[in-house]
This record gives sequence, C-alpha cells and structure tokens, in this order.
Amino acid sequence: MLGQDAADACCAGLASAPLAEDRAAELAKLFKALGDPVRLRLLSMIASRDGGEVCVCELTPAFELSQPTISHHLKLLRQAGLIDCERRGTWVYYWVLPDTLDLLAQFLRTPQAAGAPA
Amino acid sequence: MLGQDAADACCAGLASAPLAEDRAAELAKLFKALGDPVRLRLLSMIASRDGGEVCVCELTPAFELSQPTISHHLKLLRQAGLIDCERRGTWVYYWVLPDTLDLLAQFLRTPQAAGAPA
DNA sequence: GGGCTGCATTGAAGTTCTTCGATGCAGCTG
DNA sequence: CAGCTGCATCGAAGAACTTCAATGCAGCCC
Repeated sequence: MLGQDAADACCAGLASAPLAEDRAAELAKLFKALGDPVRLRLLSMIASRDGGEVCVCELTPAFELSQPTISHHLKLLRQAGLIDCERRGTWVYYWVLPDTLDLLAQFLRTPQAAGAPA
Repeated sequence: MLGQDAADACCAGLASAPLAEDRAAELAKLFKALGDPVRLRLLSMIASRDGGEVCVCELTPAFELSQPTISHHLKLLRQAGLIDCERRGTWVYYWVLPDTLDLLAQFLRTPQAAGAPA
C-alpha cells in the first residue's frame, strides 16, 4: 500500500519537510482507515489480544452491528495493511501488522517529543 | 476535543486493552482529521515551518484548490485540536499543537516498538 | 470614509462512506 | 451427500465528506 519508497521515508516525520503529494495520499489512506470508531475498536481488540490473533467469531458479537458490516471494516483494515488474516478450517483469524502502526507513530512523533522520556 | 480524561488515557496504547466506545469515538475523530491528503499536507507545511507559524496566505496558493476549501480544511484541523490560529492585523497565522500529535503517536506505538531505538 | 485585500462562512452539487439484507462459498458434521 | 455454520461479497439506501461560487466581515490604505 505504501509503495517501495516507504522505507526511504520511514523516519521522515510530518515536521521534517512539507509532505509530497504522493506520500500524503498514501498516509491519508492509512489514517482514514483509522478514522472510524468501529475500526479503531476492532484494531484494538486484535492488538490487545494475547497471542496476537483473534477469530472473527469473537469480534462480530462485540458490536451491535451486522456481520457484513464488521466484515467490511476488517476488509478495509486489511487493505490498509494494518492487519492480516488467515482461514483455519471453519474460522478466520486476524492479527495486527505492527510495522504499519509504527510507521504512523514515527510520522506523528514531533521533534520535541522525540527526545522526551516515556 | 478529547475531554478531561485525555490525561488519564494518554499512555494507554491501542494494544494495552480493548478500546472503550467513547474513547474510540474521540480518537477516530482525530484520525479522520488526518485522513485527507490536503489536511495532511497542510499540517506538514505548518509543522515543518521554522518558527512554527504559517500565514494562510502562504498555504492557500500551495494547492490547486479554492480558498474556501483550504479554509474549510484548516477549520477541521483546528476543531480536531491539531492546530490553532490567531489573527494579526490583516493575516491569520496557524501553528501545530504538538500534544495532540504526541497523543496519537503514543496510542499507535506498539509494545515491541516502544523499546526500539530511534 | 470608501475601497481593497485576506480570510471565514453559507448553500449547493457530486462523490464517498457506513450500514444493511440478501446471497454465495468454504468447510465441518451427521 | 445433504445440511448447517462461519465469513465474504453484492447491491442499495441514507449519511457524511469534499469541493466550489457567492457572500460576509475585519483590517489596511488612500
């Protein structure tokens, strides 16, 4: 999703230089994927799970939304490169792709905060 | 925008626990504000400027968009708490609010990456 | 004060997003 | 094999978003 120049730009925060049009579009897709409460909760439910994997059958009943809607949101997260999935027999398991999250975290980190303690 | 409990939750990443509905909605608003290429470029142009302030009169001509459109995007960024502005005579100057950016960066940072060197 | 410039707001049009019911397909089970 | 369950896809309806031209308002200059 981020193209082959993602590695080049992996450490360039938003404050280092004005964002090029292409890269802005790529990053905007990622942030847009995070810009929905349902997707954010899905991502958090997957990321916070011990073992790193969650079955869809656990995610769907956690929301008061239809099953196709949850499936749609999971698809968007997957297309953004934030999660991935695998079918195992009857069930489908999702897990987080931390590299994409870290890329965004790096991008958002401001120069002042970069040196600040936790 | 994030309410008074923002400080309580400032260090709780998305992997620490399943996100509560309220907090997911708050964070989603922030990420949605970042989920547009124009707003991302505007934010970057402001954040990367030495002195930390940029006049609108410099931002508007940098895009092939109408002046009201840029004004609208700046308003959304401001409503999200990502930037703020002040009128000085004829011109209006915008600057970044780093706390909000750092909040999001903290939220996205995965446990593994938290200990990684820069 | 009158006119001009810089920026925000309004209202409308076109597009995209979120959600659902209906349907389809893969895999288990009797 | 037939039926059932889990999940994805399709198509449609309503809401939200992006963009613009038109307009409004504040501050400067002659």
